[in-house]
Formats: sequence, C-alpha cells, structure tokens
Amino acid sequence: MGITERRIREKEKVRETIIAKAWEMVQADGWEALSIRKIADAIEYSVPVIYDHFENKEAILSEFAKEGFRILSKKMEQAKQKAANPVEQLKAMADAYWNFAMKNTAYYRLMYGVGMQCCSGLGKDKEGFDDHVTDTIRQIVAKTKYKNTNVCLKYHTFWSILHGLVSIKITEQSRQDRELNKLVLQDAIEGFIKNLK
Amino acid sequence: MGITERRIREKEKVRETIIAKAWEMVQADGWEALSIRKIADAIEYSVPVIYDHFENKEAILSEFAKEGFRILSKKMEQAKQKAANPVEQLKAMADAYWNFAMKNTAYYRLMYGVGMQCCSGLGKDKEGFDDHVTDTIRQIVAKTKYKNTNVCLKYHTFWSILHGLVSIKITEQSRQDRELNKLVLQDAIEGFIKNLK
DNA sequence: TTACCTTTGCTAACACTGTTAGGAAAAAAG
DNA sequence: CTTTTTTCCTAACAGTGTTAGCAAAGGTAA
Repeated sequence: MGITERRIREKEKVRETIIAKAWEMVQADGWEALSIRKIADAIEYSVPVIYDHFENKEAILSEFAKEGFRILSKKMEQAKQKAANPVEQLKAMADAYWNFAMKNTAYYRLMYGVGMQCCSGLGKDKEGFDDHVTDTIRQIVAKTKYKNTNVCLKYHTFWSILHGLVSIKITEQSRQDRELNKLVLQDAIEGFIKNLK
Repeated sequence: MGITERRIREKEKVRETIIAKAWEMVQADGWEALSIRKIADAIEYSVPVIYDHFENKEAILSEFAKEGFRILSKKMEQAKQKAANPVEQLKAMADAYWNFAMKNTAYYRLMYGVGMQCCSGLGKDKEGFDDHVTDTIRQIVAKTKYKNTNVCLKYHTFWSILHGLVSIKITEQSRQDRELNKLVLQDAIEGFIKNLK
C-alpha cells in the first residue's frame, strides 16, 4: 500500500515548492509583492491548489515569520554560548539580534510586521528568544546589590531598544551610514547595562 | 471676476472633504482599509475626481503623516517649555512622545510606516522634532566633563528607544498591561540619561 | 474489463483594489 | 446663440484574494 504514501510525499513536495517560490518572491521584493496568482504561476499549478495547502495568503507569510523567529532564536543562543560572562553575553546577543535583522530584513519585516496588518499573535512565536535574554539579565542583576530589580521590565527595555534601532534602520534605509548605527547600538546597550548595576 | 475665485474655493472644499472622509476611515479602521472607491462614495463624487486633487492614494496618506509629525512636534515643544531643567525636559519630551503615540495610533502607524510599504522619504518630515531633542541633549552634555560626546549619536539612541517601545506596544496591543509599558519607558529613559553623564 | 468512487486540479466567477482614457454635460466666454 | 473651456462621469484595464462547481484522472471492487 505504498500508493497513499507516495501521494502524501508528492503533496508535501508541492507544499514545499509553494514555500520555496513564495520565499523567493518575498526575499526579492518584500512581502507586499507576494501574490497567490504569481505563486501559482511559478509552481505551474492553478490558483486553488495553493488553498489545498494553506488556508490563505497570511498563513504562508506567517510560516516565514515563524521560521524567522526560529533562526533568530538560534543565532542568539549561539552568540550567548560563545561569550564568557553575563555582561558579554548580553552584548553578544544584542549584536546577534542586530546582525540577524540587517542580513535578513525580509524575515525581520515579516516577524515584527514592519509593514503588516495582521500581527495576529505573532508575539507568541518568539519562543526561546525571551528566555535567553531574561536569564542573562537575571544573572547580571544577581551580582548587584539591587536584588529585587524587575527582570521582566528590564527585558522589555532591552528588546525595545533593539527593536527601535532595527526598525528605524530598516525604514530609513540608505540615508544613515552603517558606522553610526553600529555605534548607536553599542551606546544604547552600554547605557542599558550601566542602568542594571 | 469673483467667479474663478468661487471655483477655487469650491475645489478647495472638495479637497478638504476628501481629507476629512479619508481621515475618518483611517482613524476607524487603519490606513489599510482606506480605498479610493470608498472615499468617492463618501464624498458623493466619482472616483476620478479624487485624482484631480491627489496624485494617488499614497499622497493622501502622506498628507496625514505630515500632519502627524506637525502635531507630535508641537506636543514635544510644549512639553519642553513646561519643564524646568534639561533633564526634566528630556523626560517630559519622552513622555509627550509616548502619550502622542498611544492617543494617536492611527497617526503613528502612518508616520513610521508601522505597516507601510512606501516610507518615501518620510523621515524628511520630522521637522523640528530632532532639533528639540538634540538641543536638550547638548545642554545636558555641556554640564558634564565629557564635552565631546557625540550628540547626534545620543539623539539617535533616544529616538530608537522611544520608537522601539511604541512600535512594540502598538503591534502587541492588549497582551501587556499599561503599567508595565509606562515603567519600561521610564526605565529606558533613566538609563539613557545616566549614560549621558 | 467494466463500473464505481474518490481524489485531484482546473475553469470561471465574485467582489474587491488603484488608476486612467475618453466622452458627455454643464458653465463660461465670445 | 454659438463656441470653447472646465468639470465630472462611465467604463475600462490590470491587478488582487478567495471559492463554487465541474471535469478528468487514479485507484478499487465486481
């Protein structure tokens, strides 16, 4: 009875082709340019076939958003492991966040809805990201005399600084030079760490 | 020859009606929901009339974005004038920025393209906003021993913190409680100021 | 092999979107 | 009362996401 298995494999292959071609488009021209009809054209199937694999257009896009969060989370974990002490870990993670966003603007724009109407619970997909950061912050705080610092609050501050920097950089594009942005990042994170102690 | 004058007045009135009705829609359902056809319906004119007043849909939206920057700039100036010393001024301006964004999310989303594909030189419309902040930062720095602090860099950091906070808050909507967000703002700005000295 | 049934994938439509060409009607000028 | 100009509309073009309904192909059982 390998027939149904082959069928399932073939169907899965179509699904993967949809994802692949859709991602090509998103990466090339941004998520705004993604169109069901264009995908259908690229995969050489008719339009309704896509709806056999995805509920709607947004479902395809949120697939990419999830993937983005997975990659970011992994990058930050790696950065954390390479650094020796908590302070360095926090700096490394900020750097990883920044580098990810700069090298994968298509992902980032999707993840944080920098130009997205849905944002239907995308925050839920952050998975892991917050744990890495909160853990590190907790360790830094533990070494200071202010033991009852609100770690959750600090985490939000950390995240806000990063996201603000990145989204301004992405929206403003050229105009600003790369050097300044790197400096702003370092400056902001340094200020954040000083305020922890 | 008051005829042409009346004509101009009438035309101007139509333009204002377009803006008014369009703004109603944007405020009610976000800029995504704005449609030329819906405007035409609301103003009781046919579709092409709108194109006699605006080059395209984006031109209407960027009109609102400009207006938003004007309002924000005024709010920050007022906040600055009420505060006594530079440090308090900076805090007041951060507060004004936050309050503006929370009370006028429709404007903010338009201004910073939180869900915008265009962002065609919208940064240019910041007018005034940066001057207020850089001036205040300069004054604070002048009182410290680190006279050659890069004010431009500090301004970017300040802005990034604010924008990050606001855009996360706007995108995440409910989930977080209002109190925490206010605290994050205060925490971040406090850290920023500490790092100036 | 034939009859049946299920799965697959298509055409074509619906209801929208922004934008524009071209012509009709109204207003002003001669 | 004509002629010219301005105003404004109809209708089309080229797209968009989404879905109903049908035809053809594939596998199953008699």
